[in-house]
Amino acid sequence: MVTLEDVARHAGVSLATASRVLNGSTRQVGASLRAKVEQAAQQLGYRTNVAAQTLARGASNVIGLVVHDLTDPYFAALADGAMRVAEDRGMMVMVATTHRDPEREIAYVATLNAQRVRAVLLSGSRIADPAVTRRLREELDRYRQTGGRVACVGQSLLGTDTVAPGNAEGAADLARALAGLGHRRFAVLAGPPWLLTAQDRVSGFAGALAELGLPAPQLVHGTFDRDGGYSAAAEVTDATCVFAVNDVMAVGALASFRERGIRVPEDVSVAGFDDIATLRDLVPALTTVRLPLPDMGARALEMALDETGESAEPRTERMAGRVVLRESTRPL
Amino acid sequence: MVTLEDVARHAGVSLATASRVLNGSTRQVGASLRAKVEQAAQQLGYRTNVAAQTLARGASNVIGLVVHDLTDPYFAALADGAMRVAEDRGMMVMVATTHRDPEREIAYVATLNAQRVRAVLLSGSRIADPAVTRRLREELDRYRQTGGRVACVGQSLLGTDTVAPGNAEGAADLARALAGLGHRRFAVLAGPPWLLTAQDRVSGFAGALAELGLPAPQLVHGTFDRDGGYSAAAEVTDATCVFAVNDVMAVGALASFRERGIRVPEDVSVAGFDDIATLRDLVPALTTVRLPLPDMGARALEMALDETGESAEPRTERMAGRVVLRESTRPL
DNA sequence: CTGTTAGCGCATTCAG
DNA sequence: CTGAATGCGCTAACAG
Repeated sequence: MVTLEDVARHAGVSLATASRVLNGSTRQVGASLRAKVEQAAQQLGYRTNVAAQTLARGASNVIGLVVHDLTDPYFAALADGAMRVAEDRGMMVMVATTHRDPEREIAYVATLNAQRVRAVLLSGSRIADPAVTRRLREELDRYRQTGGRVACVGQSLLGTDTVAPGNAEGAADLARALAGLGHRRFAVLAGPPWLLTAQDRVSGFAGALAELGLPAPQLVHGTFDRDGGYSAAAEVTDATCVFAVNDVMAVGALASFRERGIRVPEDVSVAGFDDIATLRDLVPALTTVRLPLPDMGARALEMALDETGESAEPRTERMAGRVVLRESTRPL
Repeated sequence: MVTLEDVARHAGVSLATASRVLNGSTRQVGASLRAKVEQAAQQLGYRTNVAAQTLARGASNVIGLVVHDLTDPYFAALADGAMRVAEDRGMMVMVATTHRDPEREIAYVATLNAQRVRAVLLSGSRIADPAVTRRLREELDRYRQTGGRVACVGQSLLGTDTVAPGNAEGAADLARALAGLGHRRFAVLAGPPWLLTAQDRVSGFAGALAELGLPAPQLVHGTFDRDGGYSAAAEVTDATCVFAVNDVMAVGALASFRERGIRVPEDVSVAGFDDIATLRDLVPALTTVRLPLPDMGARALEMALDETGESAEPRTERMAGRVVLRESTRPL
């Protein structure tokens, strides 16, 4: 293993000088020595030992990203946005997947703390469990007390900077647009009752219907994934329009209707939420609420890294969704 | 920042004892001291400084994963499989995305080397550029000379353990199945000429047709993504069956045909490759070659981490694909 | 079973 | 501008 010391010796300079030329120091080094060091490093195939550097500097160049599931395009898009920012700043990204297990989320925050990552990004919905939220928050506080920076994408109840998608507002806009198409009887494939993101979308949707004086939608709970949409769709009894609280669930719903010979949108309209890029070529094209997923991931990391937020109040930045009407919904 | 020394002092024991109970040592520690240390660590909110640990141990608990694009479900599935193995072994994963830039791939290997990751996983197709391949290989060799472990998913031309998908064989099987349906005139949406994965699939497909005495397919090159499939499909002139060399391209092709009023499979059959899970609900359901993506990612990491492969010859493990006939292709 | 001690590789004062 | 020396937090002999 080639060390800085090897390089220094090979170049006939001191350790300090080698360090200064090879790793971004503000200090200047004479051109001739600089050249010697660079050449020696090159010849020997020197690679900085980041662990040693981190230890000496007391700060790493790694950021931690906690997501539920990388194969869910929602998180992949968020991660992609965050990673672009990380790359721009020369940082590496450590990714942890919780598979929706809150315990694992807490454990990973502890692990990332141990890794002394520069910042932690928590993405994905919070859940309605005060005990879990409290423990997660404790772990985050511990991390922040020693200089760790945190940002979330989702609900802002962790006392951190957060990027908050306009779930309720977007769902309300969607409800109004759908009502504008003439629909009156709705069903909502509502996801798990304890998932705050799902809750927000359901309540935004239902709230808007209520304001319009329309009957309350039928609520069918289930998992937040494709299969959850598939199963829940089977229980819809009497609706002209079905709102699945995310696109992936809507895909499941479409499959369910198709298998049962129920045509979309002729027999029933279907809408989703998120506007997942991979699903844009679906037939029928999905009416949905577009969220700027990559931007959200990018912005969250920027907030976490942003120096000005040092000791200030946690900031919440709302990212509005925009209704996109497509072929899966039709006027009544 | 709470250090091991703080914990030791607080518990009234030596640094070594604290280290032994808190971090997986084989050495035993008496129950009473153990309890004291654990309590002290708990009270103080101690978190191991992994950088220091890595430096002292000379080995990290992180693995590096290099992919082209996380939002491509192919890589997301591979990453997911690899991350499951990593989690089982208590390792963290550092992810780097190259966005198909070979230079970045090389640079990331260097960076991951600097991080002293335990192993590097290279996923995604190699390209037909000897100069780039050589430089990547040099960088990998440098990493391996100091104990780094490497595995690839794709072509085995880097002298590393590799998981090789049965691209040619799968494509050949597909060609035979399609010919069995009565098709004679084929087109292949072939992706970029320099992408080896694309090449393998094209040649496997064309080879099988030749063996059957059928005319050579029309080859249309383009990018390896959705838009590549979309554009290439427009140039297909005279075929009853179109083979897109991956599912994501097939989605683009379906969109192209749909927009032009060409019905699939009534007017033309379409097949893909990979069997991406997120796309299983497509209409019409896509005929494709199923690759066990998560298993491939998992297996690759296992090979890299596997001790027995220490100094032996690089192993190549083939993962066969299985033809899945669905509705996007029909008998002629 | 427990404590003492010498590095791991690098950044960074502080002198020169 | 350059070099010598100190310490970052932890592990792993080694000694007791």
